[in-house]
Amino acid sequence: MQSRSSPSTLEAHLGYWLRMVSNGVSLSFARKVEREGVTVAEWVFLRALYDTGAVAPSQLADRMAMTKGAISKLADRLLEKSLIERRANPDDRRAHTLALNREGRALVPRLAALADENDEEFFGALASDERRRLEQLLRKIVKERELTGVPVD
Amino acid sequence: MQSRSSPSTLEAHLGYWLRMVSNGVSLSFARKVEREGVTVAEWVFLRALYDTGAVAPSQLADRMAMTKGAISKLADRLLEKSLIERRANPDDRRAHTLALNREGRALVPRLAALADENDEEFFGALASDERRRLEQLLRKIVKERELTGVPVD
DNA sequence: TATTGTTATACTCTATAACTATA
DNA sequence: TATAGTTATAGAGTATAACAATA
Repeated sequence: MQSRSSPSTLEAHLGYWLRMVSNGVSLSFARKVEREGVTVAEWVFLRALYDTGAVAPSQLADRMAMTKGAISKLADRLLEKSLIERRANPDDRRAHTLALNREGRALVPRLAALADENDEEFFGALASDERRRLEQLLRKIVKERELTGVPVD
Repeated sequence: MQSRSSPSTLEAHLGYWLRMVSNGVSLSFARKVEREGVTVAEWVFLRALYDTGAVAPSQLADRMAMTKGAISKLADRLLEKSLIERRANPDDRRAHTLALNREGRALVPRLAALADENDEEFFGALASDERRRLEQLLRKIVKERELTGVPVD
């Protein structure tokens, strides 16, 4: 009679450790940006708009690997918070564009500083060659697995 | 007149790459366990019960770093799916215990196999010394930052 | 007919707090 | 009063699909 092996533990998986650290980093960052009145998803959205300038929701959806519906909902919240503007396109009246307003543009550098601070808090424990190594390993997986889109959660 | 520096990009942060890979791993795993009718959070819950045997919800809440309410809700879903049992404690009638039933116990090894498979898909791209290095770096951050609890999302 | 974007619906995860039963 | 657990509520994120307007 053969003995059965135990099912592998949670800790046996690299994915487990990855999720543990990633959740810690994201939760800590979420608390920081909350002080500026936004969520992590909103930070990603605002940072994207900062680079693109006025852009169609559908393009943002592609860029952020989100559905149009999700973009709409995020845009609604940021409009309510008066951080972005939604404009009609006179050439194609189906099309809209989204863009940062003055307040939104002023907020992005403050949020970026919080992101810098958060990264330093978590990865400051690593030596600079360790940080490079970690980034290299993560980028390798992103490349191999063709991971795409901006992670927001 | 001094030029202002641009706000740091998303990609400039290790947290960004971590979240990108972690989300990819978790999403892929979520799709796998969905075929067995459970979510990632439910897998974590079931795997914990497999080790503990019958256990109080409050103990599980501690162990999984979740609130009692969250545990209750998860337990409700797993009861509906007939994977666990909820029993009253005759000594203290406030107290309950949760335990896997036969079906739940049979499911855990199948889910563990999916976790193995998923880990292999993502980290198989790395050489074994790279995998060890990645785990070591992640564990170092967990230790330094005293990250705790089982990540479920 | 196809496309753009919004809206409706639904589900998971999370947290807080009110509540019930018991001690 | 304190504790164990459940339930209610709410918000964020996600996805699907129905929908209106326009092309």
